[in-house]
Amino acid sequence: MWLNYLVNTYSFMTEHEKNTEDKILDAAKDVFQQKGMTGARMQEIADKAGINKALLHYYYRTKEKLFEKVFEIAFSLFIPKVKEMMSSDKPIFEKIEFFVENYLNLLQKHPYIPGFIISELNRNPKMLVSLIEKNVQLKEGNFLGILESQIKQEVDKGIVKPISAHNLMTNVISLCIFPIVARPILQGVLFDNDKKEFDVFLEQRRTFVKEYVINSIKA
Amino acid sequence: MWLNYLVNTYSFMTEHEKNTEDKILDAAKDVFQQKGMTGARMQEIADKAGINKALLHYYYRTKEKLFEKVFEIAFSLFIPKVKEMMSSDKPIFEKIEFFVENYLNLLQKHPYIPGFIISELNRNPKMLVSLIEKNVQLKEGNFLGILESQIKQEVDKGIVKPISAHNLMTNVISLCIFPIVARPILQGVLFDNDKKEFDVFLEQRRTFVKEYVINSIKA
DNA sequence: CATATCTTTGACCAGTTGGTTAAATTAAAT
DNA sequence: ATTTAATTTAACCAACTGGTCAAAGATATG
Repeated sequence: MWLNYLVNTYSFMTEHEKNTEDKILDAAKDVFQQKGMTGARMQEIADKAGINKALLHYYYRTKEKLFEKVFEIAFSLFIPKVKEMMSSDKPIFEKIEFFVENYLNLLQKHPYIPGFIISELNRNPKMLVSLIEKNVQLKEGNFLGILESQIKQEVDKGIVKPISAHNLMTNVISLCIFPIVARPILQGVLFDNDKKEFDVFLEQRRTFVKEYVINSIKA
Repeated sequence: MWLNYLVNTYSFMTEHEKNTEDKILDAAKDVFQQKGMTGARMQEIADKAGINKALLHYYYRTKEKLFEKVFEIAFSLFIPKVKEMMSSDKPIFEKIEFFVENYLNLLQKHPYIPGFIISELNRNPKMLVSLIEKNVQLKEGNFLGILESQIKQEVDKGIVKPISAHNLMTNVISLCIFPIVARPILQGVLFDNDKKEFDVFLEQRRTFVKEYVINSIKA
């Protein structure tokens, strides 16, 4: 089974070849992300997975359990990456460069996950505590403190302007994620709803954000 | 009736004194913002408004009509403000200062509206087109073009570094809104879920964001 | 006061939704 | 090959949900 689990993730497999559990998870991901926990329908998930609704409940007893699984996968795909990427021993500018590049790649691959996480966390913030506990890596190692002292060091060397690690992280993350999460509004208000133009804008932002953040803290 | 509509918005009035229509709108705003269109229940809205469910349908025939009204109010409270605030004839630095201060005030007063708008617009992006048409002010006057040429002027004067109006607007808006919209995550991951510390952080950000954006484009 | 209009209510309904169950089919183990 | 366990299905159900309706109170109008 565990081998099967590894094998069936290859992308050249057809839907039919995947095992049922993965087909369910794939379908559930799509439906939950577009309609949210409350808007999703078990029947639609079953249909999209090409199975019976009873079979859905056979694998995941309740809607809530299925949702939690999907949410957990989405969460651990995005959130721990933040710490992971900032925990190298590169100098600060390289760290930022690395983070922005890789996070924007991740966002391009999964553009709906951040909005999904934000929406559902807003509906029920309690979910977070148990989830942070599960992603133990998030707790251990106090990467913020390390980042903070690294900044202080480079400030002393006269390389960067003073800024708190909290503000720096918040800025970088905001500049990366918000344009994706708020795409409908920004595209509508700033780009007259021109999808192609907005895609160009996002592409151009890849280098822009990188340089912008770095220059903004360069001494 | 229109007089009543003006009068009953005074904040010293008790819930009981407000007219039914406003009680409904208030209750609906709360419920829709917390649970979303699909998660909200007409019964809960009626209860919160202190009225019968049938009366709810008497004033707003369907759930969707009620939702549209609430969404429209939320939308026109936030989005047109962007253009409005950037359309003065102040120099660019003052414009940014003015915008950040006022938008952060607005956000503090209505912290759940941006998340609400983003969530629901993600669920159904089509809503936007009809809504932008209703807020005609958004269309007329091409404030982006004006901002663009203002920047060019100040670049020529050697006051600011070159930046597109699109990027500038996106940055300012992202830095203002995202920390509010993603509060649960940022507070959880960056602040160990300490609500008070995060409030302090947001307060400190009021001046930080202002200075950060201005300094980042200062030549 | 009588009448017409506007508000409010309790009871009700049809469609939907998450979830169950018993039986059938397939795969695994001996 | 036969038993055992794991999958899959069709039919069903109780609870919930948006919405309706006829009648009762209010309020204004003449």
